[in-house]
Amino acid sequence: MFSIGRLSRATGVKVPTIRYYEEAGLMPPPERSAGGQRRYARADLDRLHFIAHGRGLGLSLDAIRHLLELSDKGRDCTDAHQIAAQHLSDIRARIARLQRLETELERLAEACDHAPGAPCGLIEALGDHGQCLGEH
Amino acid sequence: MFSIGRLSRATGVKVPTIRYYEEAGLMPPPERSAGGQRRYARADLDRLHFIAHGRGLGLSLDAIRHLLELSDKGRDCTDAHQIAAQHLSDIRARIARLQRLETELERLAEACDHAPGAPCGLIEALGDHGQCLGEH
DNA sequence: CTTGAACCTCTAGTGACTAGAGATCCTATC
DNA sequence: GATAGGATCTCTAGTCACTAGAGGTTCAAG
Repeated sequence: MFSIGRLSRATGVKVPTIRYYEEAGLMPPPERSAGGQRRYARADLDRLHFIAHGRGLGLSLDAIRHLLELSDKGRDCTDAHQIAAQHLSDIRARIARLQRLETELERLAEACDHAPGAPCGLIEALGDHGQCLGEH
Repeated sequence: MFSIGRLSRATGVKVPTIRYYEEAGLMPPPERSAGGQRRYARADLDRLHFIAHGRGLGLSLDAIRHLLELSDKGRDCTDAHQIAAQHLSDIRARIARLQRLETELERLAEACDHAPGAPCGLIEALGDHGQCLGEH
């Protein structure tokens, strides 16, 4: 039986965040001490590790909730793989978009020659999307 | 003089978003018609283009606000370049992180052999961060 | 038994919008 | 001039995943 603080230290998840996960239905309401404080069991630790790991991978709480359900009632893991595949393609799309932005920003920054008194090429370019090569 | 709807169509920024930008201090309060509707001038169109472009590049409203101030009172563009440089390094860090997540997720998905009845390797791996190679 | 760290609940704030209710305005047509 | 209906107005509340703070209670060590 851990207190919420011990659980927090064991998982690296902050105390208010654990309470938030409970309210959000990801963590089950734990037992309470005589005075009303939360008391967690081993299974809660594992569950919170699972959540923390998923969050670390960038999964939404919704996706994690879904995965937890699948985990709870075992069996078919097609859905789990679909969630992972969906997330993977999200990640790839985000990488591609960020790389386009990177290129564009580099170009904008170079458009300015820093001449004293002259208008800033970077700011000018921001005002005129027509100068851009790609979309964003 | 455009209505908010025309401004919206001209820039691709949705009507409620324009009002939000006004409230957030990015767009100045425009003139009003006799009946109290917003009426925009050419300068507003340019300003909104600037904002939309910055947002498209992933800049925060705060960064854009700052750039607008610099643009308003011209002169030195060191600050503008610093904002851009900061954003660029943010973008690069995010790309690097997403690439680590991509690798890790691919690995997790492959850890499962989909054997019917067997526990899902993907879900197991999510429960045990110790199996991971990198950090996330 | 006392101290003080840890815990409790509740509310509100973050960023950048989005959605909806209910009322008013503007413009084109008759 | 009347009317229809699309556009606009303000205001509130919701999104996501937390974070911060107030004000009060409980627990564990000494």
